[in-house]
Amino acid sequence: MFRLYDTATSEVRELRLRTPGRVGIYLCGPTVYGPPHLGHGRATLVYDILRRYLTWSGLEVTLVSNITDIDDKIIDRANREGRPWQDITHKCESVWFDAMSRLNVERPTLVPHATEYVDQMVGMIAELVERGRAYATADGVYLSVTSVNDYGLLAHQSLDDMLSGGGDREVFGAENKNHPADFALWKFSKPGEPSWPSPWGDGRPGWHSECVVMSLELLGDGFDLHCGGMDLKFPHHENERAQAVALGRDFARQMIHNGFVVDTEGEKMSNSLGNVANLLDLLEHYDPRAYRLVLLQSHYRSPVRVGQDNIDAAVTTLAGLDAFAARTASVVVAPADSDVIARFRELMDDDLDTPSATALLFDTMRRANAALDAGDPSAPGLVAGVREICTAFGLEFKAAADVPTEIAAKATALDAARAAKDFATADALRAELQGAGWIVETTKAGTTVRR
RNA sequence: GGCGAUGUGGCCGAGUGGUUUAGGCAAGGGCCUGCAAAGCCCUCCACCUGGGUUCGAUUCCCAGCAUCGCCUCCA
Repeated sequence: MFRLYDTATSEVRELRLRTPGRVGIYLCGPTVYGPPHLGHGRATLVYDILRRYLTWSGLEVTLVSNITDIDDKIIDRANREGRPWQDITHKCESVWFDAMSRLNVERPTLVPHATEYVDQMVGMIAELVERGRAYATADGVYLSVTSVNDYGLLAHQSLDDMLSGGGDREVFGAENKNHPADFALWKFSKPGEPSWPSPWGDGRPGWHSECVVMSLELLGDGFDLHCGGMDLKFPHHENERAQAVALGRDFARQMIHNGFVVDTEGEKMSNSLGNVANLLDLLEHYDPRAYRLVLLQSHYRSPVRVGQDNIDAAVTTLAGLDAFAARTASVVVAPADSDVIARFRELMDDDLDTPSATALLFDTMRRANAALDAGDPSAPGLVAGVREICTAFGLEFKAAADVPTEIAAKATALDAARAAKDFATADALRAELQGAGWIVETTKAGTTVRR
């Protein structure tokens, strides 16, 4: 029984699938107007791990993740830089998927673009207007939040409480709205801005109607799971849900949210604060697997601090994993230890307890090493257990690099020198290999080198 | 003002009403090794503060302190 925390009810509960054996997941994808930051990386990694685990456990997973390629921020940037907005969206999308592939994040099953669904969005908005749930003003079309009786379900706050205090931010379209919390479904365009025709006037989509239209169309009503970052819980996801509810349709059966990435001072990292911690920098300077490992070692709902220290620690840990992979490359394929697998499932099924599952991974690795040292017959099963867990995690071993013949020859020479007890030559050869960037490991079976 | 999260050993980071420890990194000791590397074993026994419940609380309750987030366009 697979259980996940449900944002709406604030409890961990069973994910009841619409169709047994199949799971449809919608992940709120990026708005393509800038380079991906660490928060984007966390969300995609968390849900990549979720997806891989569900797939590994035998479910047929359909993951839909959108690209929002029309948005005010895209227009702002296009104006600021004096270039076509498509230039920005195309470039950013390619940077995005390039970064994701470096993170070893599998491409979603479907990647719909907002601009491909504008007609459907207009259709949906028309229906909302028809049903009396939305209305046009001088600057756009708005959804009437008071017509959605459980508005605030995800925010865990009533409409009145939301409005009661705080919020010195500007309220969009305040002067024309029936209720201050009503939100834009359609925004009329100013001259020169990208626009699409609509019955109310040329304009562009407002509050993420694309997610509603695309999730319901591609996954169907009452799809299994909707996910995204904590910061999208309200108002983004609240508003998506409100649109579906106002349409009289079933939205996601369950909605989950991953925690923030915080900086060294413990503050949230995001674009709006201006302290963008670029994911591309991280990928450039560190083994991309390190970020995945750091996230695996903390729970997906907890805030995670990404700093030099824990990334460095993860890199060191990965070295151990790679050493294990190299050591066990020739271990015969065997069925994975059933206790390890059972325990792994138990942990992962409990709201994706990757920290405990990661502890299990290291424990299994240690036991496998000990079994190999002792020549114990349990070794192959434990090794297979490690491999299984890593597969479900999307954690890859560094592939053994092809060893050039002259390097292999030096390793052979090193062994010959050792056999002849010519340790000066052996040490010199080892230093030479290490100087060239090779990791040299000498065992009873001989010397192996790898990158 | 409303809602919510977090506070753990040298560092990161889980978890639990008590008995034997999360795990990773770092440090120290040992085994293995010609010496290393890799690996294995051992050590380092923490839980913001003040109350309360309890035979017993880091874990539950209350209060406080601190840090952080959301409350209209940020994953």
